[in-house]
Amino acid sequence: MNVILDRETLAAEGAGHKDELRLWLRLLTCTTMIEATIRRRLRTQFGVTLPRFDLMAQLQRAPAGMTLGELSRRMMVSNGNVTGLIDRLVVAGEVERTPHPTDRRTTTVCLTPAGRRRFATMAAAHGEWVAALFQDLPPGDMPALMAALGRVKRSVQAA
Amino acid sequence: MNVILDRETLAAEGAGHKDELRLWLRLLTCTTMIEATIRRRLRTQFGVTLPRFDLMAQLQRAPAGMTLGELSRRMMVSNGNVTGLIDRLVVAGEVERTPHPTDRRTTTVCLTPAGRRRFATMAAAHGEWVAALFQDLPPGDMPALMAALGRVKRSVQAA
DNA sequence: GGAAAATAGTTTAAGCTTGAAATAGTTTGG
DNA sequence: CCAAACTATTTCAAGCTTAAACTATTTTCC
Repeated sequence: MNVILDRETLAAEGAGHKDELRLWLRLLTCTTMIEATIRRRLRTQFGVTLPRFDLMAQLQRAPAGMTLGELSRRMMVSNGNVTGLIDRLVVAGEVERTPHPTDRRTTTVCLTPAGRRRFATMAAAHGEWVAALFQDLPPGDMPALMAALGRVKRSVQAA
Repeated sequence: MNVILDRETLAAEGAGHKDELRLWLRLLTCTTMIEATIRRRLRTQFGVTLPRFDLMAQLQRAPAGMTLGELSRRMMVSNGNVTGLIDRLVVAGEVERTPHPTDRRTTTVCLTPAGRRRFATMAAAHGEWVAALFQDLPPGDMPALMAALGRVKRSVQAA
């Protein structure tokens, strides 16, 4: 049974890329698990969704604000997605839109003072959670992983 | 300016977890980039969404079929999500529901012959794509990455 | 100057996703 | 036996996400 299944799988997947597929699936599993944990805690402890937190994190690093297009590029999501997220965050009082002084196509968004305060609280907890998730990782693994993932990133970008 | 920002960021994030956060963000970036590529190609070349492909991949490895609950656990998504995906895949003729012989709460789903054929074609291409995305990764990196990500996985599960 | 190309953002329809509540069926312990 | 606890799935409302089409504005370049 297993032999037959393995043969089928092998044939279906092209027979030569098992290691790459396994690596990709493991990468995906790690990310999914961490993401689920953070999403759940952001919701239960702060009543905020992960996309909103991610967007606020981008804005927090840009005190002068950022255009929607720049947000979309940095968050690697579509334009329309950012429009909707900002709409909801404006309603929630976390961010505000400012028209660009010279380019009338452009809007800049930045955190409101309340949004900035709220984000600071969440970010502190978030940092603790992430550190805790990695706490059983041998210390030597971190730099090696960073470097190897850097090479993965470049390989993907090249392809 | 940068000095001030760095101090703020440090304070906001709890000052001690920079490396863990960076590792997490890099992991997320790699996953997002690969996922976006695969999603786009599945759509343009096969007219299928990534969640549907993922679900079919699970079923392909279970020739006797699988319950919705098992699908939900393996795919790490909610029950309701699986219900909806299966509904759409049934309409598309890719999978079929079978009532469980003894337990009337349970439904088993499996690929139709057409779904199985279609998945085989897509899986072959998918394997090539993934291998190509990793092709610039030094060969020695793969086993080390697999192992390190395995330790990440265990660390996250422990937390 | 002005047409064409490029850029910024919004809108739309379809599908995905979640968490919680609801429905239905099975198992368990008294 | 049978009520309580548990399990499997569905439904629902809200929000997220995408790709594509659209509007408005700015830039390019002839």
